[in-house]
Amino acid sequence: MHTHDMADQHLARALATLDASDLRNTAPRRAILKFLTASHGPFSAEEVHAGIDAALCDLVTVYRCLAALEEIGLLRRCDLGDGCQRYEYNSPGHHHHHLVCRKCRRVSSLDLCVVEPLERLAREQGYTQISHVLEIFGLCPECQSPQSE
Amino acid sequence: MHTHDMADQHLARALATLDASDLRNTAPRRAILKFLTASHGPFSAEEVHAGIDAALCDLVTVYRCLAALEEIGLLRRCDLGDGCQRYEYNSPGHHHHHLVCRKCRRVSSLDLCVVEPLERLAREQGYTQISHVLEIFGLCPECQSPQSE
DNA sequence: TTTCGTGCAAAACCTTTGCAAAGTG
DNA sequence: CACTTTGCAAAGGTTTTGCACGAAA
Repeated sequence: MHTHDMADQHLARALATLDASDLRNTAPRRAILKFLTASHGPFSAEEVHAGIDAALCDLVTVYRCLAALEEIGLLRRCDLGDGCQRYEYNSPGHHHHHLVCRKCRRVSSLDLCVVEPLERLAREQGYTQISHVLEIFGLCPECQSPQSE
Repeated sequence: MHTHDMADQHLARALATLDASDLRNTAPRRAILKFLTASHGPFSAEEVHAGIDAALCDLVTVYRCLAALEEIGLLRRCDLGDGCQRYEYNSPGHHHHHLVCRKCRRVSSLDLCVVEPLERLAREQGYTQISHVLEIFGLCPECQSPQSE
């Protein structure tokens, strides 16, 4: 199975979800979904804007689209502690989290999700549209060596 | 056991940790720790500033202190998705998480922490100073009723 | 006395908002 | 055609930075 086949599958599913939602199928939204299903890692609005070809739409539109797509569950919001919101494609069944270095901000992935019990609690309390933000922070091995100061 | 006894214990432990750290023991830091060990829930810099008597120090100092105290593990940073950083006292052994309504932003607590396996993974990869941010978001029962629009 | 912390003012930065025009179903 | 979305400009709000002064060890 080729990587871009996976991306195509994700994109198809994302577009179907978009069409099934109350949101309209617009060029900026399609471009954002294409970019985020094809790329790895959480991106800021600015990075998404650059990634889809900045001429396609205004940065403000990216902000609005990201928020809208997050609300219908297609995107996941991340907090990497660097002062901006980041989003990534919310791939169903492939849930992972980020390990972020406190110093160099390098991000690696942890392929293990442990949040289901908490989300179940939330459901039991009557909450809907449940999502979560979970990031792990630490000082990475490289940044612990003295010369990296 | 009285509530304020617990708070006193927490404060004593916090001040001891502060003294054992590279940070200096200053009036703003003491006041912030006193406030956060005595109060519940995550607070923004502005709220902390108001809580410690705004005349004691500048808001900028609160920002700097909160960041410094988080780095030595005394505080925990939270992301409630409302556009500002929040902090709460990082009580050892009493680890909980927040359930935040997407709409009214009301916060309730979930007394269950499931992150240990993830933090262990990070330790195994050589990371130190490990912490995490975990918040659950959802639409609360009140906000689901039509008249709450 | 040397190093760290703070105050003040200003800047930087990300994000949101208002409104008219354009696009979608 | 009704309603949503976008562009542009501007504002809003939080957080950071520079530098001189003051405080801690």
